[in-house]
Amino acid sequence: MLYTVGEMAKRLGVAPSTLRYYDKEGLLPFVERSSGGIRMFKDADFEWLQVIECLKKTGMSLTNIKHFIEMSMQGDDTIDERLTLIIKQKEAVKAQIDDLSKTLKTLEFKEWYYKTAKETGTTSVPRNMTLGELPEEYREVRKALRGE
Amino acid sequence: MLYTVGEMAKRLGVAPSTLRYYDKEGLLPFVERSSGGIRMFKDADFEWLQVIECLKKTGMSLTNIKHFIEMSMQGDDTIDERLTLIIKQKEAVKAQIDDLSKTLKTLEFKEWYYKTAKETGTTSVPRNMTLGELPEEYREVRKALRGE
DNA sequence: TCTTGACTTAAAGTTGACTTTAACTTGTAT
DNA sequence: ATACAAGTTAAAGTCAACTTTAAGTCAAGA
Repeated sequence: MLYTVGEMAKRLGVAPSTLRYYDKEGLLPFVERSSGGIRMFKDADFEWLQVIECLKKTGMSLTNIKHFIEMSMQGDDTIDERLTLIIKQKEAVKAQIDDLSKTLKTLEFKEWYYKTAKETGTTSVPRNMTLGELPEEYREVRKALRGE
Repeated sequence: MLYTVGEMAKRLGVAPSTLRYYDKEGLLPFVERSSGGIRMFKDADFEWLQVIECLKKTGMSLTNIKHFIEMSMQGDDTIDERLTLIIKQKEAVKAQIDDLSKTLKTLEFKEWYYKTAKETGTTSVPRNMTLGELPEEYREVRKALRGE
């Protein structure tokens, strides 16, 4: 099965211009062309594009993704480097999840804060509560917010 | 306790120019000035800046953060809107965590893939395995990557 | 053959969030 | 009184990752 840039873009849910841009930047060295110069994406290319998508979601730059693709094109000599890179990105994603979990805790505190404000009619009620009056789960969050 | 822009920036771990930029964009209407025009940050302002940081981490744009700050300056009439916004951001962060968890699963598959390639000396071994030969936990991930 | 929609490239434009620069002012320490 | 680090502004510059534009080419259907 072969796809034009528009068809592959639709399958991936991205704009055709994005795929052309990636190609121009050297991220798609595996894509072949028709005799007339039109890009012909194979099914295997879809998998490459999914890997690119995955690495993008880890926060990796296109430049570094390009390096990974280049390594992959090199063949089996680069397996070790690729493994190392994947493990590094895995750790990076774990760190991002931890970070977002902290952000989530802060938002849960703020939700409680505004729910309490709503019930009492004013933010001064939750704002002026002592630490002891706060639900225990929000104490550390408030201390951090206030720099204590 | 009062802080200059440089002192507050250091406390937050950001560049002074960032705080000046936020101020210029209207995100810091609460910051007061000395008679000579120098910004004097209060301890309460540190808390505002932490809230701005938190909202930034949720992926909210500075424009929308500005709206939230403006609502907060409005006073108790906007409690309900602020609560709604916080809940929306909470859901957004949960979705981001779910997304990253999927990305993590894909990276774990890739880690297994390259470890297997390393052991056998070639990526063709993990690549050509049938679904049944794969560890069960990676089957769905590989199907998704290949678009099956 | 002709039309038409989708393809091609190079180059310029966009966006958001800063950072840097230049020219000038403030405030503290000697 | 003077020096000097750190403050001020407006305006321009930077960066990554696209998107848009313009001018032209390809390929499938009537």
